[in-house]
Amino acid sequence: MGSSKSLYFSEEQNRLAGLSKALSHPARIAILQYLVKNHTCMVGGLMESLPLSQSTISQHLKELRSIGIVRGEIEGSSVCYCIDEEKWKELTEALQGLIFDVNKTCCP
Amino acid sequence: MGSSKSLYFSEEQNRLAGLSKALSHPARIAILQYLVKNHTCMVGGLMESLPLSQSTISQHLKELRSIGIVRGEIEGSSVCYCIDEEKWKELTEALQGLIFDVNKTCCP
DNA sequence: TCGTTTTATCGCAATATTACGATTTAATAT
DNA sequence: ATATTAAATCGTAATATTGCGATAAAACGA
Repeated sequence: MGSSKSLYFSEEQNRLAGLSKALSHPARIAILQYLVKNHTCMVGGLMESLPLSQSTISQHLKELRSIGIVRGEIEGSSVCYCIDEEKWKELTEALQGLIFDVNKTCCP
Repeated sequence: MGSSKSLYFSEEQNRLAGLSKALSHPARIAILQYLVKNHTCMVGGLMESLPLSQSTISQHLKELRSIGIVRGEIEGSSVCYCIDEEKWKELTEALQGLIFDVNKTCCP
C-alpha cells in the first residue's frame, strides 16, 4: 500500500489537497515569497537565497509548475519565473472557502 | 538524504508548510469538512463516510491533532472530535497572509 | 468478571518525497 | 567550432507517508 486513494475522494477534496501539498514544504513557501518580493525571478537568485542545491530548487519549481501556480518563461539563456495569477486565484479561492466554512461553523 | 531541511527555513515558513502538509491529503480535507458539517463527531461516523479503514482514519486524525487544529475529548467509550477554533484561526491567518501578499503583488 | 464497543498503536509493505551530484540540454558569447 | 552559462533531468540514497490487519487499551454493560 502507500498509494493515496485519490479516486475515492471528490474533485474538490483532491484539488484542495493538491494545492496544500504544493505548499507543504518550507522551500516552496520560500520560493513563493521570493517571487512575491521580486515579482519575477531567475533561478540564480533563488540559489543564493535558499540553502539548497540547484537541482533541488529546480525540482521544487517543477512541483509548483505542475499544479500551475508558477510559470516559467525562457528569457535568453535563463528562465524567468512568476506566479500565475489566474491559477493562484482559482486554487486559493477553494482553500479560502474551506477556511471560511470552518470559521463560520466553529466561531460564530 | 530525503530529510527536509526545516532548520534552514524561518519559523513562519515552517508553520505555513506544516499547516499545508496537514491539509495535503484528501482524507484529511474530508475529515475537516465532516467536522464542519457535523460540528463534532465520533470516529464511527467518519468510518462510514470515508473509504478507509479504522486504523488509517485514526492515523489521519492523529496528524490533524498533532498540529493542533483538531482536538478529541473522551466521551464515554468514544472520542468526540472537533476543530480547535483558536489554533485553526492562528494557523490559517498565516496562510491567508500569504494568499493576500501574492494577490496584492501579482494582481493589483 | 467477561464480553462488547470504540479508538489507538504496532508492525509491515508499498509508494512518495527530498536531496544531491553528475549529466544533459539549450542558448549565448568568444 | 568551442567554451560558458543557466536550468532541467537522471540516477540514487535516505527518509516520510499511506494503508491495512492485528493487537492493545480503555470504558461500558450484562
